[in-house]
Amino acid sequence: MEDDPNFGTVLKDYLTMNDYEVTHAKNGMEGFEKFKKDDYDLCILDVMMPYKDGFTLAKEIREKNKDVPIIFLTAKAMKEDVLKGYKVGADDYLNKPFDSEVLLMKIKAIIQRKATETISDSKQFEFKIGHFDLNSKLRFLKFKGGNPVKLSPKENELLRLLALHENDLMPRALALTKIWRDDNYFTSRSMDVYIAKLRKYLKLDERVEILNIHGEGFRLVVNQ
Amino acid sequence: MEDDPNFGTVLKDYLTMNDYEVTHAKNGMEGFEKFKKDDYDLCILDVMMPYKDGFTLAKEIREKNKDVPIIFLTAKAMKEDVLKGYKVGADDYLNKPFDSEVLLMKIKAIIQRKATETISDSKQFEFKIGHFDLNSKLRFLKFKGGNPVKLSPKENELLRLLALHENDLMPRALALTKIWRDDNYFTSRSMDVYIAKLRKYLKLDERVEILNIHGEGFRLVVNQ
DNA sequence: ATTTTTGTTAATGTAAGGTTAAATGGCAAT
DNA sequence: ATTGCCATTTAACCTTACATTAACAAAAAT
Repeated sequence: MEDDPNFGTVLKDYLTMNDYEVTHAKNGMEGFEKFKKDDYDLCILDVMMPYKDGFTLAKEIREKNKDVPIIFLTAKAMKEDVLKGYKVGADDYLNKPFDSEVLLMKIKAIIQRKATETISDSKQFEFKIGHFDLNSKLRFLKFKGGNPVKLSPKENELLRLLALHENDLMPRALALTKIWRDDNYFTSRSMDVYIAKLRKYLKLDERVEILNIHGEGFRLVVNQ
Repeated sequence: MEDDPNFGTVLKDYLTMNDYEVTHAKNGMEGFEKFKKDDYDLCILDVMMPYKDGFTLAKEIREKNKDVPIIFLTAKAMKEDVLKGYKVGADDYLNKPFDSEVLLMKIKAIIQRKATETISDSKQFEFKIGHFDLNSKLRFLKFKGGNPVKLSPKENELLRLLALHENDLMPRALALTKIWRDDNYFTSRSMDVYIAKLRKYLKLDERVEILNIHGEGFRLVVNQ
């Protein structure tokens, strides 16, 4: 997507040669249509485009997807343009003419970062809770690097759910449906029993507590 | 939706001129049918309507949707009507004849409030009241960053409603219908008990008080 | 003056949550 | 098959939380 009608084609060929799958749009309008239709790992926009300038397009893309990396391409090395670009959610900036090697490197870095972010779902399974480390995949809870306590499946899932909502409300019904797959009087009592067990484990760090919000659910809070 | 067959058309044109998208119903029946079919940001009802009066319509609308703002329009400035309006869940009241500028302002304010509410969830649940912080989602009240006091569901909802009307009148009937979903002698007494409880909590900040407006409701004021 | 509304405290009944122990039931080792 | 172990559920009992109602005092309206 750019002004010089040849440059885009050249860039596309160059990237394709380097094993990227590229979709080329001739202008901002077309770019947005294509963006809506498919999933892309990266967008490269030219600031100067017919029909719809790069900033506007970037803004629209950001509205649809707040994560996709955006690189701006421009002939102008003007500072206010760079700022404006970052403001609408650009990830990087490149001046035309530019070293094709540099572009390749940047693309690689961005896609790499994206990949590692999504791979390390570790975020979903490893939590710091005050001085505790919870490893939810291996089901253990460690205090200050001391020796880990094994957690039962239910203990583990419940603590994980609480940690996912740290400092916020974890509604009773959410835990019951997610962990017990049924919400009735007995599962509810069972859950209370597990809350008691977790509180016992967590006593080692007096900053950490599980608070009850009557009729609503529980709240894992870490003070200070 | 109104009695004077011309007035509705005039109002519709006026609002349309001011860039609002308006659907006009000739009576209460038609109004309810249209309400069920589409989503509206705001309802303006005339108390006097053929076939189905404004109060009945408001009640039906409230059953379907407890959030949509309702403004009553009436020639009568009678107090019992105003009260009845709040009882069935109105958000505001306007006497005919009225200043069209005032109506526009109110509409703008209501829609604005709605918009910001849906954008930032936190705004719906977090209030500053003098030196207090009310977190209405987690049901606690904190004084000057001290340790939070837990609020019961009723305490919480009542204080939240007062905060939403800060410095303004919160009509008795509004609280009773929104929180107690019933307006009778006993719920009214119950509410008074909760007002007393809230006053006790709020004593910590002498600038904050809940005033009674005899026969009307309460007013949460923050002095200075 | 008297009726209505509001302020406040205490009493009551019910529901929800905290905690411990016993019962259940699956599973693996014997 | 029997045993013992473990995670989980159920039971039991107790405490806390919550909302309502009653009762009486004070304030405001009529």
